[in-house]
Amino acid sequence: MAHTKQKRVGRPEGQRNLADKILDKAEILFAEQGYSGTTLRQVADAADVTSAMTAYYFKNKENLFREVFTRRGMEIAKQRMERLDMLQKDGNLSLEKLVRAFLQPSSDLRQTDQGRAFLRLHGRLHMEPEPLAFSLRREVYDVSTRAYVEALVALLPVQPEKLIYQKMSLMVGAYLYAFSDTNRLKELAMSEDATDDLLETTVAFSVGGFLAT
Amino acid sequence: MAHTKQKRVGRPEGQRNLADKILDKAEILFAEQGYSGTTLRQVADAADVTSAMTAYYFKNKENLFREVFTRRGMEIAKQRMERLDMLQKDGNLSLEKLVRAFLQPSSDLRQTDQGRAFLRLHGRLHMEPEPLAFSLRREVYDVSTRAYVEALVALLPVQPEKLIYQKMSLMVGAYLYAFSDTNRLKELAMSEDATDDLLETTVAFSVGGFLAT
DNA sequence: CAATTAATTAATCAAGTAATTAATTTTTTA
DNA sequence: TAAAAAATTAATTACTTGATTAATTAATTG
Repeated sequence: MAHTKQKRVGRPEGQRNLADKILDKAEILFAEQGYSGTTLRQVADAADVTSAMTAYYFKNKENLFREVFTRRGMEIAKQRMERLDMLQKDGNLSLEKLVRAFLQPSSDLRQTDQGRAFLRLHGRLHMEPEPLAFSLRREVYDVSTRAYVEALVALLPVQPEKLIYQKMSLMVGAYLYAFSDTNRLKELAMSEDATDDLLETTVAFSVGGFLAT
Repeated sequence: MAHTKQKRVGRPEGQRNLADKILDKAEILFAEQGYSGTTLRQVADAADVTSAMTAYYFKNKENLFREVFTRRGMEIAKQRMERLDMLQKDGNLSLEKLVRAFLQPSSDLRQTDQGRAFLRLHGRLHMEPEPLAFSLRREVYDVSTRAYVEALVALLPVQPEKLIYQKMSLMVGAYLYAFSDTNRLKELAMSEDATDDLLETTVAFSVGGFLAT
């Protein structure tokens, strides 16, 4: 971690990719400690730069958080839309396929440390300062979530839209909690290798939930 | 809020109940802003005392948080156990009754502002500093959660215990998210009066989830 | 009623914290 | 190649933060 590479004042030779490095480290720290609990100094130290660099690239702390979240969040939203579009083109839409399409992009992130950090960050987002978390989630997820709700309503015409929304909310809460690594049920009872079927369990649980009346 | 009541140095006449007042205000502030995002000064100001009072009654910030959480958390855990015991005595155990018994105490809290604050606080607990959140949840909820898992395993003998644990985790995530007031799906689509059947929806969703294979 | 204990405010401290600025060096542009 | 722009560190600023202490007043105890 302490690279102890000769540090000189001024623009260094060659080129680096400090912005991404700062984003990566910030993602991990925000995930572990939350927004308020993380200091720009910690981020700078982790990225092995001075704290002025965070300001140079990201202006201020709030903006850094936004960019950390949108970077990966936008990607998830995009993948969700692509999967939904494909399902709808193919015409063989089913509840299970729909639920799986929604959850798969998030589940995929569990394969890397950096991805798991984002999941934790996302799972914890609704505890961040209200205006920040609020506008971020709206900005990043609103369109795709609405699209899925519409598809669900079409697939389950017996249930009123309001109910579908509630269940959608329950599904989101369920997967965020379960994918976030920090829930204690997991470390209490799940062995390491058993985490692979978590997506399957979550899909089954959600499908069962949507079908229930 | 600004009571502007004559403040004098020294012990005041009569008696007050500042400890509870501090706990109440801290509960709301921790719920809104999280642990790191809340300062002891904010708590003291909200409770209309000096910040030294928080130290006098609660020693330090971490301990204040612990007492805020355990105060209500222990009550929920107790009620869950009582409801489970009653169901088991009566002998007419069903999956739906079990799920409802688990969720009812939390759902009841949604009737008051103070209770909703706790739900938010609890929903956000798994983002608080790891050692703190960890030991707190263990201390408060472990016993009752294990009891419910055992009951569920007995009721659904086809499903391995590991699976039941995963589903329990999904249910907890779902209800915490949905009961926490801050998820955006709700404010997007749910009218005020519609929130009353949230418990029913959550019970149905969870039961469907547990039954699904 | 005198001494002790409980409850409170005001003042303060040391350690962070986010953000800014000036100086410095390399790279790009004209 | 000279001037402008980009990328960086070191130093600093103004402000918070959690915690502690001393002084003060009321209540309790012996």
